[in-house]
Amino acid sequence: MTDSEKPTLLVVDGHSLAFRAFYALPVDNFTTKDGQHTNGVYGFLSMFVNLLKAENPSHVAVAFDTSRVSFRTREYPEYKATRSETPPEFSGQIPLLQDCLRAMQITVLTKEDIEADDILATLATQGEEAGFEVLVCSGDRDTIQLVTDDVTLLYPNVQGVSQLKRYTPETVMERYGVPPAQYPEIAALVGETSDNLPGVPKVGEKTAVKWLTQFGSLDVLLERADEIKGVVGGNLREHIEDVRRNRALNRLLRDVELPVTPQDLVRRPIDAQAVRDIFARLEFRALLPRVFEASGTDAADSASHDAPAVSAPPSVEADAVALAAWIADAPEEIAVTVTIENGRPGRIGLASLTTTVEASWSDDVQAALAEWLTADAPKVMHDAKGQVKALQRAGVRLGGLAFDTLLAGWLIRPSFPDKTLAHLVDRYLGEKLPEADPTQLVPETEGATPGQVAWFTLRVAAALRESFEGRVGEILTDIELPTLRALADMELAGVAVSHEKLSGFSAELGARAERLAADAYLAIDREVNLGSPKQLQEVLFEQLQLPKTRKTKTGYSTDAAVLADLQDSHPHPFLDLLLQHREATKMRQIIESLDAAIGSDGRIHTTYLQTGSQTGRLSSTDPNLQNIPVRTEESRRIRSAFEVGSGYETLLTADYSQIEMRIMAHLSEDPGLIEAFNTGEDLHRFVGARVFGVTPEDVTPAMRSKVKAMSYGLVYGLSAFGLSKQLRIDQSEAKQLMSEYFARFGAVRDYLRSSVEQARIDGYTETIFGRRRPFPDLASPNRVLRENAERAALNAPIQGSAADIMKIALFRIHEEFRAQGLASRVLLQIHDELVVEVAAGEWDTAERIVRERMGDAATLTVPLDVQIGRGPNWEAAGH
DNA sequence: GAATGGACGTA
DNA sequence: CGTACGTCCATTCA
Repeated sequence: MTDSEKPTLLVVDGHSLAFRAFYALPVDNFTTKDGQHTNGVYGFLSMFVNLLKAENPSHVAVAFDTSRVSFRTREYPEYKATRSETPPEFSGQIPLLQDCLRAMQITVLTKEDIEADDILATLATQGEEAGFEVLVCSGDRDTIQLVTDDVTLLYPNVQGVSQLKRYTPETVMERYGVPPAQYPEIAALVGETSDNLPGVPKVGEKTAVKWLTQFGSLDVLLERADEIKGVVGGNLREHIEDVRRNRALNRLLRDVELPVTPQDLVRRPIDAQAVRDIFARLEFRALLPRVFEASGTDAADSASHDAPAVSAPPSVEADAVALAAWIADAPEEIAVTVTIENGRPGRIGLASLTTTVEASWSDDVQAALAEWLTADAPKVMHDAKGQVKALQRAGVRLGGLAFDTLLAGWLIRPSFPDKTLAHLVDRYLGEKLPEADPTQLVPETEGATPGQVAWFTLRVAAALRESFEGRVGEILTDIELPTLRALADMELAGVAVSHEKLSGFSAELGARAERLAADAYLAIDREVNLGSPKQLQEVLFEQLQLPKTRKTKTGYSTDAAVLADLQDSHPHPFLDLLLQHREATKMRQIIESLDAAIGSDGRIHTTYLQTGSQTGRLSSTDPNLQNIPVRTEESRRIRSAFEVGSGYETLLTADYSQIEMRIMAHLSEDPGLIEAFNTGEDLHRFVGARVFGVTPEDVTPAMRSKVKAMSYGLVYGLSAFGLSKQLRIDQSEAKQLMSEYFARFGAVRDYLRSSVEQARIDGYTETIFGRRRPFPDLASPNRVLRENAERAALNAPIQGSAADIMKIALFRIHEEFRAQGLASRVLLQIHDELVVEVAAGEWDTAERIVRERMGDAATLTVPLDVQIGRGPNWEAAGH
């Protein structure tokens, strides 16, 4: 057998190499935007893929220490005792590295009480016996003892881990003058400072080698120690026990019991999706293709790991009659998939657990299915909203929506960005949804047909139901599914927007922006791109020599807050012109994109992403109608372009006032806060009076705005620092304000503290209605990560409960409008506000329904206050 | 052309 | 060193 035919086993000490990478790579360049450090993970993986590529091993394993203690520290407590504490920035990276390796389908080995190098030694020994060519990669010199004709050590150079030196018996001999097996004897004599193992004083490598050559072995040397002359001889005799101990400790275990044999470590194809997921999380980009290349996987290949090939029932093409017959025979619950072509149904697939049918949409098919589709007969779908809309356009109003796998998957894991059915099939069934390769004109692999998609959907739904915990299933049934129906109708309805108003305003703003730009150029004697942060930095910090501001990843910030600060400390006409220019161009952009979004019906149809947030809120895209400007006088002109549509009489806006603070009062049961809401007094005036110890009438605007900022800040986990910055007051004054506040409203602080504590214990937060959000980072050793999680965990139950309440109000209003046969309809939801289009003669009824359903959406210890406005356009109807 | 970061609009 | 989003632009990278 030639060497090239011999299988190659690569075993790596993950801990020691990642640790070297940790110190070799600057942490600044390897931190995710969340604050997770990744330098150790990156450095290790970079070295590791180079190794895979260069050596192309057939079998691989990576071993890790489980902790700082092992059988060695038990036998000799001083062992490694002088090592400084492992930095938490490093230890936090180990689980991430292990996740990466598992995604790459690399076996990760750890064993309680055993060091990684012992695992390496065991595998090397077993591998050698089994006829492997073994490569050991470790940063610990003790592994030199493993080197034989069949075992090569790859040892990192002093700097970092990019260069590995190969140790064979020859190179060890050359470098140390003894065969590899004897290296530990040198080490025992010399000692190892980093392990806190003193050797014989004044004895270095040279002397050790000389003695060993002379006596043949350590044992003989120690027996005949009295033959050594001089001071070193005395030292040796004095430290003979140290040497024996060193030798005992640096002997690696070759018989550790492991759950695998070398043969089990055969390389498997990487789990491409898992690698993509975790690399995305760690923000590794350049590394991705390298990993794919080193593992012989095409990066474009979306193939998941070797999931069992579960074949869906064959797709059965049916006609209208056959479809009707299939439904008549089908079990109670059926999954439905409607493909959408130009907003209308293309094909429809139906599935039970055992059979599927499908057909292209036609009048006949519609006639055959309409009654069943409309009825309450339960249906399971994935991402139903778009399909509901398509059916609606065809004139079929879907009924009986019983489960949506998209919503369910999101409720279980609201943080996960990949919400495709394929991902759910992988995660919950461990199977692979057949997908046509989108990069190929003539795909080699057939995608799943609508009937098969429905079949997978049905099975995923069953698995998701099993995964529901707590009241999450009720959130789906009682809140999300009814909300979906309302959203579909809102999107279909759209909102009328006046192109004339928008275009006039846009031209005005364009001209203004040009003037401001020209003035700005004059102020600095040159023309720059005012939209380029890079060029602005040049102007501000080099040309104008203004003091450097808050650091960003690429330089120094030029955002509005920073510019306002600069204007205070170093007034310059350019600063104000720049701010005004930004505002004018921003407004114009918004107007332009709104204008472009007006459809042929004169209305804008946004899309609500029901799974678009981690808290339970909706988000809105194409265009986003939840961030239409409102704060400045100017920007309100944009809102005036949102008008009541033809056939309708007026717009109605309804918003919850201070809903988050009311939820805070409810959850904290703070008597002061509850009283504030029950007296009907202006909240901030009431709180201000308590905090500053004056009567409500004597609360000045300055006092009111301070407690207002404080109250809102509470909901977000604001610090004294943040409060002082926002209010532009001293930190000491902010601190004082906070302590006065909490002295009067102590239950609020107690609640906030205990809710984060509870989340740390449970691993998730919960809204009043039982919506959950996991927070694994509350246990993170990384302070930035942990504190970010703490603030988010503080906010999630409050923001999430508000979202729940608004959803309940929304779908109930929607349902009641329909039940009462009103033409009036809800158009928009902006978190705590609804915009309703009211038909002639329906104002009183509509207003009552909106007020009542928003008011009684939840029963809290404080009332839910609803403000209602009326007008021909959004601006006029607002307040 | 795709991906990223900065800036900024809303609740 | 304040939560939750989406969009635009300039810039960088492949």
